[in-house]
Amino acid sequence: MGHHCCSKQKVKRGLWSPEEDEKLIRHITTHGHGCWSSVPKLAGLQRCGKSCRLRWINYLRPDLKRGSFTEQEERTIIDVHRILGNRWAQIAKHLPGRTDNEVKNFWNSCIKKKLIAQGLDPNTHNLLSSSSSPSSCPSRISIIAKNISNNTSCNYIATAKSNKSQLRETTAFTVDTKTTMTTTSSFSAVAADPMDDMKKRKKKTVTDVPINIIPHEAHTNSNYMMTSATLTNIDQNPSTTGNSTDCHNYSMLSSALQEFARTCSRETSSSTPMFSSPNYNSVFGILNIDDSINWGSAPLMEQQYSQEQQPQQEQEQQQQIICDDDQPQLVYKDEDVNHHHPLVMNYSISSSGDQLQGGGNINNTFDARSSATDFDFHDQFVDSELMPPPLYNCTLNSMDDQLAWDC
DNA sequence: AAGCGTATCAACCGCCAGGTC
DNA sequence: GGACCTGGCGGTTGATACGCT
Repeated sequence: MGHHCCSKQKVKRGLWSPEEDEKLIRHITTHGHGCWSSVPKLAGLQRCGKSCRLRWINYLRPDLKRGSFTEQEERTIIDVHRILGNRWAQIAKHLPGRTDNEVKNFWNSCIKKKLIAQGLDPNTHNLLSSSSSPSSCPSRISIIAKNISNNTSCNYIATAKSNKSQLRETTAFTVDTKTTMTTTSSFSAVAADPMDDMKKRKKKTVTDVPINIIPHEAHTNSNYMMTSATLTNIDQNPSTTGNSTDCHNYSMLSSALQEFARTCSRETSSSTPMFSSPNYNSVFGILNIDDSINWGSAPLMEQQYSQEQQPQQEQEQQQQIICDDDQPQLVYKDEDVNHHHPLVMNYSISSSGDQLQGGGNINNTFDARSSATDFDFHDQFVDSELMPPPLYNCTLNSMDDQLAWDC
């Protein structure tokens, strides 16, 4: 039985001969493919249009990369799969020269087995033991760091912590705000909770000082929920507003995240260039949402600077902080329009401000299925207005630049 | 060398969404 | 609004290659 598009034709099936390839290449390079259903007739092939399209896309296209997948590509597939699931076409977009079919085959034949051998569930990327009974072992996703690095990309660090196993899985990814492509960094680890570890290692110097992230704008309608927030140190007068307080809080959060980054670096060996770089200051941290009631908290170093004591670099950071109503905001569609999984949320980022020039909306999808089982996106994912501009120009517009924000 | 099991991957199948009439 | 067409996608199949005994 052929496709309905060519069921009336006598079509050849099976492997393509070199002669057929030659005909198809000659036709497309001279005329373009146009309407695929007309290609077989015009190219003199007894194939259906769908078959021609597939052959061209998966095999004959001149920009295809041949050969085995590199380790970097493999890491990318795993990282993006953790976020997107089996969306092979989307994953393939992160691998120039690779097709969705190729990625899918590589996943099924190779990566899947590797993950299983490592004790990881290839569907959820969780430990097999901890994902066996999802209903009794909930976990949460936290966006712990976000950096709108320029007009075109937005970097995130996300962790998912299993309530039962106390393991925290950390990954980093970037959303290209123009193409909506998501790029994961090479950093990926399943390790003991670095927060806990940090406390153990720095027992005498680390104290948990809660930072309230107060939602000061929460607008909902039938389709959207908009959230933004202001950071306030709980030990300070919550009514204190203005840049100095916000900057101070930012400074403390930044310190905490730097320590977190150092801890991650220690935890996950030398294969984590992201946190081993001296420039990780470019990763600005705002969020650590572990408690939906408190809207978030961040462990802080004992070393907290007063405004006057801060090193010059940090003062410079603060001076760049913009507290502007036009800051980009995450806009969550309060609807689950994705049929793949109930935990898949579509969201968009919109802005009329400077950081996303031209305003407008960009759409993307965050897939919580990889690790969260009772994840409530609206409760857990809170954006802050206090996102400073980057100190370093971290662009992530191509895979070659993938590690740009690692360095 | 033959037989068998496994891995790989090109190709197909069926479904879906969007566009057109 | 519904039928039809087309392109795109993910899941699956089956032919071939490969490795082991």
